[in-house]
Order: sequence, then C-alpha cells, then structure tokens
Amino acid sequence: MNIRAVAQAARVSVSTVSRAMNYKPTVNPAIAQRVWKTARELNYLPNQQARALVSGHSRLIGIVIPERTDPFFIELIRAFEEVAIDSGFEILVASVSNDSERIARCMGRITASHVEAVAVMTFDAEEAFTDRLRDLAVPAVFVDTAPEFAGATAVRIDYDNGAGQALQHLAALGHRDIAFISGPLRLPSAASRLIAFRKAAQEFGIHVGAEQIIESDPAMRAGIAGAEKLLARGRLPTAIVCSSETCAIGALYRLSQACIRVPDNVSVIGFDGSCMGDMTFPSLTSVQVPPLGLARAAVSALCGFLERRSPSIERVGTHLVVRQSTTVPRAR
Amino acid sequence: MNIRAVAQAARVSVSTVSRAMNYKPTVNPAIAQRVWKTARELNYLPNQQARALVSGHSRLIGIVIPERTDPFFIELIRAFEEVAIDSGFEILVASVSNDSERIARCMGRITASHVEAVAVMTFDAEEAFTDRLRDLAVPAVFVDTAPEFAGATAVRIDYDNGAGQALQHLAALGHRDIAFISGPLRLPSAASRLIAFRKAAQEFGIHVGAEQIIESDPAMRAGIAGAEKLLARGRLPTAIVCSSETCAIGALYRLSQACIRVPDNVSVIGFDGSCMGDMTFPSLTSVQVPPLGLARAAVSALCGFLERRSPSIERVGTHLVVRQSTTVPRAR
DNA sequence: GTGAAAGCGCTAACAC
DNA sequence: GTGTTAGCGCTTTCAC
Repeated sequence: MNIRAVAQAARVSVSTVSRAMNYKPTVNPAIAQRVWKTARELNYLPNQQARALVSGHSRLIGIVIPERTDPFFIELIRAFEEVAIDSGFEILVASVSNDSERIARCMGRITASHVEAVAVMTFDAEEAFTDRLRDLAVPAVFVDTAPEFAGATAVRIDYDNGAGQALQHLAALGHRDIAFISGPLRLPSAASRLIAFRKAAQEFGIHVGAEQIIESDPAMRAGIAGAEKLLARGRLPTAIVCSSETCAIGALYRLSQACIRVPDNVSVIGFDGSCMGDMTFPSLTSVQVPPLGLARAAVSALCGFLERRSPSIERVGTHLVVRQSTTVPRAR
Repeated sequence: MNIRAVAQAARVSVSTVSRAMNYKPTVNPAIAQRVWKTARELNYLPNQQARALVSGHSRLIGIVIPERTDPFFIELIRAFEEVAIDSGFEILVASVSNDSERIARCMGRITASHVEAVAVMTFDAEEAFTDRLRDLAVPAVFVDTAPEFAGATAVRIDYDNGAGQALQHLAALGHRDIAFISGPLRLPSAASRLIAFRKAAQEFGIHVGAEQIIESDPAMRAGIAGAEKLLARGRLPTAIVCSSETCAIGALYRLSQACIRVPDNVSVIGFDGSCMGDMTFPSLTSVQVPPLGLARAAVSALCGFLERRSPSIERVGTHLVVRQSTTVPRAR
C-alpha cells in the first residue's frame, strides 16, 4: 500500500494525497475527505522512512536511560511513548552505562537512525557521554544537569519543593531529628537533593547537623550502607529522608534486618518514586517525580527547540505520596 | 554526510561504497579498507531510512510489552536492545493494554514504521490484540501462548523444569506441605505454571490437594489475596510457591503485615524474577526467567523466519536463584 | 486548488 | 571487481 495506490483509488494525484495526509490547508475540503476515506479503507499510512528521507525530518526522538536496574525507568519509557506519539514522534530507547563502547554504540544508533533530538533521562549524564553527544550536534534535553552547548536544554525537577513537601509532612507529624541519606555527592542530582533538603530543613526550623547527613553509595546500597551507619551509632533519628526510592528501599531492608520497625521506630521517606513504593513493606511514603510530567517537559523542550531553535528550561513539580512508612515519632 | 561524499573522498563510486559498507565479498579488500577508513574519518553511517526504503527491509523489530507496572520488563527491553542491535536490528518498544484504542495505535506504529517482525512479550496476549496483529500479516513471535497464524511462532519457557527446580529446592529443605498461589487461570501463562507445579510435585512425591492451590487475582494482588486466604485457614503450609515474582512480593507483604516471619515461619518462592527479588525483605528465592535468554530466543525465531520463512519454536530455560526467603520448615 | 516532476540516500540490476 | 543508473515512497517546488 502506497501513496500511488491511494491517489489512484481517490482519483487524484499523489501530491494531493500527500497534502491531504499532511493536513495542508490548501486542499479542497471535499477532496481531502475523499482522500482520508480512501486511505482509511486501504489501511494506508504514509511510509515513515520515505517521509524522513525526503523531508529531512525523521520524527524520531531518542530517549537515553541509564543501564541500571531501576523500575522508575519502565514508567518513564511508557510516559515517553505516550507523549511522543501524541506529538507525532516515534521514540528510540537507548540505555547507556559509562562505558565507551556502549556510548559509541548509542551514538551510532542516533546517527544512523537520524534521531532529531535526544532526551537524556539518566539524571547524571557522564561527561564521556555528553561530550560525544555534543559532537553529534543533535538537540538534547537533560534532566537535572545540563552541559552547556548549543541545542542543549534542561528539565529541572523542583527538588526544593519536593524536599519541602517531605519535611512539612515529617514536621507536621512532630519529627525534629531527621537524617538524610544521600547518594554520592559528586553526582549533581544527589547534590541538588541534599541542598534542597538543607534548605527545607532550615525553613521548617529543623536543625541539621553534619552527623545527620550520610553520604553513601549509589542506588540501593546507599540505603543499606546509610542505615547501617545510623544503626552503628546506637541512636537512630526519628525519621530518615532518602535521596532516592531505591535508597529508601535499601534503608527499609537494612532496618528490617536489624528488627527496627518502620514506621513505629523510625519513619522513612523516599524520593523519585515508582511503582516499587507500593510493593515494599511497609509501603513507602515518597516524594514522587511524575514520569508523565518529566516526559511532557522533555518532549515540549525538544519540540520547542526543533520548531523555533529556542532553548527553553522546563520545570517539573513533585508531589508527596503518603503511604505507610511514616508516622509520628516514637516515644522517647 | 552521505554515500556520495564518502565515494568522492575514497575515489570510488557510490556502489562500491555501498558494497563495502554491506560487507559484500565481491569488493577488492584493499578498496574496502580504504572505504571503511574514509567512512570512519567522515563519521559516515548509512542512512537507515534510505536503506529501508530501497531495500524493503526496515531492520526494525517491534517489542510489545504489557502496559502494566512490572520491573521485569525494563530488563526485557534492555535485553532486547542488546540482542537486536547485535543482530543489526533497531527496536521499537510498544506497550499495550487491552484497550482497542491503544491496540490501534500500536498497529498504526507498526504499519507506519514498517516494522518487519514483532516480539509479543506480554505473556498473555489478548485476542483483541492478536487478531489485529494477524491482519497486519507481520511475522510475530509470542511468549508462552501463540495464536495460530502464518508467521506466528513461539518462545516457550520451560516451566516444567522451573517448577522442578523450585520443588527440588523445597523438598531438599524438607518441605512436604506446599501451597501454590496462582494468577487467574484463564491466562495461559498462569495455567501452564500451575500444570508445571502439579507435575513437579508429583515427581517429588509431594501431595498437592485442592486446598493447596489458590487461584487469585493478577499481579501483586494475587499474592496479597492468596496469602490472606491461607492465613484465614489458621494453618499455614510450610512453603508457598507463587506464580510470579510480583505475586510473591504481594505474599511477602501480606505475611509481614500478619507478623509471619519469612522464611522462619514459612518459605516463599517466586517465579519469573527481576531485580526486585533483591530488594524485598527478605530477598526472594525465585525461579528466574532470564531476560537475555528470552530476547535471544525471540530475536532468533524472528530472524529465522525473516531469512528462511521457516517458523521455529524456541525454548528458554529457567534457573533457580536461592536468596533468603526459603529455609527448612518450621518445627511443628 | 491541483498535477507533473525532481530528488532525498541508498541498493541492486546491469553493463563493462 | 567496479561504475552507471533506475527507482524505493514520499514531499515539495513549479507550472497551470
């Protein structure tokens, strides 16, 4: 099935079919109707490859996620699928680790498939990656950390507000002794979350001493190691804020091991949650970063750039999902 | 950058470049070298859209996953990415629910992008979906349940062996009283797992009465509701085999709520595990269905069909990952 | 408002 | 073994 068959069936020229299929205003409404009807009857959809070839626009956006095991990203991919398709784009999913071969392969796919723009949703893109991406000169949007180059824009997550929501919730429950388990602070996303936590704590008049901040490993090990350090001190805070959901899951895990009951003995709160927060025991109170919001912001920034060459910085809000891992502080 | 520029720079014709880039054996090795070198220097990669257009092969395979929240699928996508790229294919990720609009959108993407073949990794493809896919006449491979139509092949998971591994492990620990929490039995994948469980139980001489089989809801609710039914009886088995990992997580959740200690009071074992099994407390002993194996089998079936038009049935083995949710039966 | 024709980057058939 | 050329399905001038 191709444009010629449709043209023939609708008794018009291929150009008219092309124009009708692209909703050009210049085509006679009655004829356009006829073309659409014929196209539907023949199950005709324009060949994307041909379209891309002649127009120079592939209508393809790349979404780059970390090659790390984290259920948040399946939700992100789905959100992207949703949003991109709605905007008339197809998506190319690429996962990268900080490994030059993987990075090269990713760049190869972007080049060969003529991806028009890339959303880098790794939260902490490594320089090895961003450098190569800059070389390709493809418009890109980054979450959290945006390297500076032409065509690079950013989606910022409102961590300040997120940390505020978390601390307001804890403060309202009566917590004053709150620890923060952070991922490695060399990672910009971890650093911003810590800064946001500090700021929010100050706002709510909560003292945060150096001993309340635990810098730890990435991902789940952060939570395990972080909780361990807290346990080793012999005196737990009444609440623990974790830099990520996986971190919180790790903390939950380690606390269970130590027979510390959550939330009775200590409240735990996560960040950037996914479906996982529902599956833990107890289920996890968490500051959610909505995948759909992230996808929308990224696609919107990308489309804006593709259409008007104007970089824009998009912001994404967070919202607090209160589940069962937080409650009033234990009696002293 | 295009083939002409490379041809010019390498002082050969475009056809020679084309042949060299496609590793045709007819091209003079010295010249091929020169072409490759030039291509590398110019960062040339053949335009996939042009290639697809002229050759009639898009080198695109679709991977269809359920629009359900399950971390297993992020691992599957990654495995597909790996395997497909290695075989020279690009992947198009599509998630579907049993909703005619979503299905139509998915079919539209497959058609417009001229996807050559589709791997349906939903485990339980609905008829509404398979019917539409058959209409498209695109070669397809299904996990677990394959509708019969030309070009449809199957990847079968060796549940018999999987269930055998689970029961051997439990039997070796001394369990004789083992319950099975199943998903809805109208779903073929749930049904096959139950059959495999029964068969394996018989093999190990373990009696399975009707009261040991709990048919339940899908996903995590299965485990919650299933564990609840078991708890309501007042007498727990010594071990529970769950039809899926999410089901097992649900069971773990409900048991924790009831202050039943796993594995001290009851052992729990999952099926089709993902990274999640590591994150639960206790971590989950599980019969894993390796995503890479699944992806390899699917891509291999698809490639086989595309090259030789010969449908093949691929088999994927399972392996038991022993973690902390299983131990010897409690003292009576 | 519509049609004819050029051409996007590539592969493959054919000539040499 | 290599070059010339037609044409994949489409969009987009340019005439009319």
